[in-house]
Amino acid sequence: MPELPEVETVARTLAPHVTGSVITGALLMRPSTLHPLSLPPEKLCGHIIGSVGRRGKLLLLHLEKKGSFALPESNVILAVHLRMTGRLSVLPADALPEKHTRCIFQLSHGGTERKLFFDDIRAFGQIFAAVPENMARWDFWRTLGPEPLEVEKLDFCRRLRKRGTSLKAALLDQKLVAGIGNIYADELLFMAGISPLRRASALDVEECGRVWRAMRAILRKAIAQCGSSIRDYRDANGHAGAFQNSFAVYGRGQKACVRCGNSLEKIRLAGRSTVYCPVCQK
DNA sequence: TCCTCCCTGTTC
DNA sequence: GAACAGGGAGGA
Repeated sequence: MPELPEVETVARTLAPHVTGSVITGALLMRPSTLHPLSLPPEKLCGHIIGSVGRRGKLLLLHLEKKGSFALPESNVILAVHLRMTGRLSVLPADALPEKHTRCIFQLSHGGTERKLFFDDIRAFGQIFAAVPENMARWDFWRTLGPEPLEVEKLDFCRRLRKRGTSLKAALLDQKLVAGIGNIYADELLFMAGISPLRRASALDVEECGRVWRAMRAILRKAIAQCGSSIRDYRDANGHAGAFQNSFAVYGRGQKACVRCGNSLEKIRLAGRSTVYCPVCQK
């Protein structure tokens, strides 16, 4: 379940291992891992990994190919969606694929050969590569909302109040803002003191502001703690995050509210398990 | 706008 | 051997 803080942590921990490396080979173990509109992985050979970034829950490798006498320069964006159980790691050149390995890139840097592994138990993860001007062919990319840590309060409030859905469903929709998943939606709504069941369009300006502030506070705190590790999530060095120790509501159904002591409610909302405090969140 | 499905491992 | 975890696509 990597969400924004986890993907940010993966990007930061992966960058020092791969930046400056040349992709010298690519092996796709499971065809469905590659988006049908993506460039095939072998087309990425010869590209240098210039930088590692993130957009919403997408990990981005910015690839560059220097122009030669006959060929122009070409940049490519390689986007990886880890979904629930995707994991990236850089391993020695002799590492072999395992049961859940979906894609392997061979890397070369200053005479050192290594491999970038994309493993994914549940096989929901996806890879999409394209030149920047073709990224918009990918609907998910084109419709992605603004970054939650960059969106202005007024813009966020305007977008949120257009939604006729529950607040929880609105926050999970990547078109509203990009990067929030089930964990951080529940946590930020608890901090904001607003019920996940409320119609987004029924929030007043002050309440929208509380959601906006809580969203920023929770995401920043989670990034500072390198994300949350419930089961599978690890950063690019195999390390777990620590924010799971700070959960106020996620995974705490029927337990006592940390603020008022009453029992937390666990319901199903927007197709997801949802935990909230009926007393503190109105 | 909401529900089901995809996928696999873990837990009950 | 069923329930559950869940992001996003696609259909009702």
